[in-house]
Amino acid sequence: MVYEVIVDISNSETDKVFDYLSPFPVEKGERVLVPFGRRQVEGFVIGVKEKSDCRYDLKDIMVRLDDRPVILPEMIELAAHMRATDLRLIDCLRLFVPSKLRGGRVKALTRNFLYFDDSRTLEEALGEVKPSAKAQRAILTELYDLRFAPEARISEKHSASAVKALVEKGLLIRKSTELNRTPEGMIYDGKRVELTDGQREAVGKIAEGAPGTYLIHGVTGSGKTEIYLNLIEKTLAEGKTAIMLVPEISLTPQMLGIFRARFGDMVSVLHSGLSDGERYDEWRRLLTGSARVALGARSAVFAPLKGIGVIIIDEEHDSSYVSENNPRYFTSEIAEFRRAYNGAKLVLGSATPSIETYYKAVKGEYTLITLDKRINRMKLPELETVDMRDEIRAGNTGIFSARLLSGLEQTLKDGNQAMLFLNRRGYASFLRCRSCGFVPKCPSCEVSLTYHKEDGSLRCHYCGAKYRAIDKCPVCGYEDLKEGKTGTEKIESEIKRIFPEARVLRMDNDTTRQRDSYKEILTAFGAGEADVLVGTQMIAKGHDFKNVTLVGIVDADVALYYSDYRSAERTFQLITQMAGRAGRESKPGRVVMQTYSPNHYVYKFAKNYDYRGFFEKEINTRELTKYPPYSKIVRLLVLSDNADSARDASRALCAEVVSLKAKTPGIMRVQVMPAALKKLRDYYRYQVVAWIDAEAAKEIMPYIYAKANAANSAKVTVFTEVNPQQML
DNA sequence: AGCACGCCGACT
DNA sequence: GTCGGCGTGCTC
Repeated sequence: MVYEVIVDISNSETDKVFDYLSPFPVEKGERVLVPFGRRQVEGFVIGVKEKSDCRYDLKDIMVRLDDRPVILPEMIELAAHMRATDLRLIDCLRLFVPSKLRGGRVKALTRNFLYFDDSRTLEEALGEVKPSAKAQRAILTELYDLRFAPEARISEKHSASAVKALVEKGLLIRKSTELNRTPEGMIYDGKRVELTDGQREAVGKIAEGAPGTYLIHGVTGSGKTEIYLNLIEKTLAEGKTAIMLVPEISLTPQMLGIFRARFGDMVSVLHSGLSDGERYDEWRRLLTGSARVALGARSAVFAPLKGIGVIIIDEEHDSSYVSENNPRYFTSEIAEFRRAYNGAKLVLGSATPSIETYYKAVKGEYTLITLDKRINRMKLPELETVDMRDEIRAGNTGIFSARLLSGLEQTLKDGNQAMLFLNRRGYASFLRCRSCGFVPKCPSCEVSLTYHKEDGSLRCHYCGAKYRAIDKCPVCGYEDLKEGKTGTEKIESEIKRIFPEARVLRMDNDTTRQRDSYKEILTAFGAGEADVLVGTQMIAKGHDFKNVTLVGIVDADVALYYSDYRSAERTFQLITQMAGRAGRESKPGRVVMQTYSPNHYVYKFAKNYDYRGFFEKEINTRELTKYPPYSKIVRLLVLSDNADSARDASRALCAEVVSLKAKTPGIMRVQVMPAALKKLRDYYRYQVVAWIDAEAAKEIMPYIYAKANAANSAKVTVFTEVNPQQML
């Protein structure tokens, strides 16, 4: 037999099949050690065949590294499928196994157990040891009762030499058993709640429906989680397995607790907080079939499960489902591949589906299920738009409108809680000399530095560089510096200034630097240890605080400033999410939304929770401007440490794509320009953007990738992105 | 990615 | 004279 091996080296030159022989049988999907050139490397067997057409003398596989294949046949096909999108096969395979498994840095935790040999009675066994061997007799008696026990415990309690003697006499059997380092979850009671009519209908429609993709569009609080739990339950009952994906941040202890309570050991949790050992064990429980539900963030879509019946992606629109760095992948595309492979169902859930997803549902490609009632008939909070230009006209130049201030005052007086949302961290977005106009910029990125008053620093929010803050202009010495746009730090200090008695917590990238601190902040706020929570979008994601009666969206326009085609969509999603945080249980809530462009359509629809209306308007715009879903946007980002090289290479690349355009009608438009962020970490950035017909993309993309790869050189690097989340 | 071979500068 | 710089070429 000839084995096709992909070596574990992340390099395009070595990312191809190498044929090997083997003195022992090896299965497809196994991890092996092979001689490679003058050294030895790990690799994955991705195929087995009769003979090789390679003209070399084939070498032998040295050893099998695991006791079973670690990559399922399905995943080998998936890797081949992903490779079509320009990824290296080995980089895909690496996604499928815990990173510490490679290089043998984690192993199963094994412990020896001692078993009493059942072929004899206790009397017979005791008859075979001398009456004087007290330790041995005690061990035999104890193990006869227990049937088996950890060797370490017995050795410690009695004597290691007595254990050894008994094993040698064959009176005890020593077996090595794998233990799990499975993390303990919070214990929740797993009581089943009565489904509402809407929930029951949704479960039925999906459970009895044909294999395919279902979109549950359900308002906040419509009880989507309970639907998921029921679907997974039914799937397990059919003997199939399930994957449940949640956005990174919402993998809260509550969510874990609910799943543990409902499915016990059947659930394997895959998230960033696990130790390497725990991660390996959780993954291995899925591989061996001892767990059949994978719960986790986006990478759990690669869970080593066979016979998948349902894959659920909660908060489908969330941007954490798109992996930022290589290998870049779209979780929904991977899920769709696995769904099709297994003839399973894919369930997408969201209160604000992405435009592209909802479009597919409207077209009938996905089955749409709408839940427009909240489970406890709670009304959605009222959304009030405040025109900040009116505030300025009325002489209020502060951050807060009169409406928001009086709302805060009332909330504090009633002993309730408020959340203030602003998607901009730091104190002020820049400092500018009022005399000469000097603005401190990042030398590596050419963007203005953000002022952080807390630690007196000026920071670049793009490369992370940190400089000492200035108190006077370093150019002209003038001491009056204008502060740029307000950030969360300033909100916090303003609240403290205006309401000195209020207890304020702030949650943003700066206050959640260390692991678990975000959990601490949320727990503290949930426990009522603060009156006001100020934060960036990380406070918008599904946490239920029952005493929050006021939500302030301090500057709703932030996302609109980044003028890419998704900005209106992002704004709508954020507003809806934030609004969902106000008014739970018995307390009605209100939402005050401050904007300088109250006439923008996004606010009109958001105010009435009119997703459908927003969708109709937005999809119209997309059709007119030929943005997704009516096209695929391909961005070729050209980087170089030399500005001229970047510019020249991007122009040359553009010309190449234009020549492709002449040959195929699928390329609708091509542009070359400096990227919105002209320089980042000392690299100059230009981009070639192509609008490609959505239907023709599959066929055209290989040519684009080829052009992009050909443009790579010692001087410039080209990155290809399809439908980028942000065009910075 | 590594690890070799290979052809030119500053040291004992 | 030799130790060592990193260019570039190959790995079943």
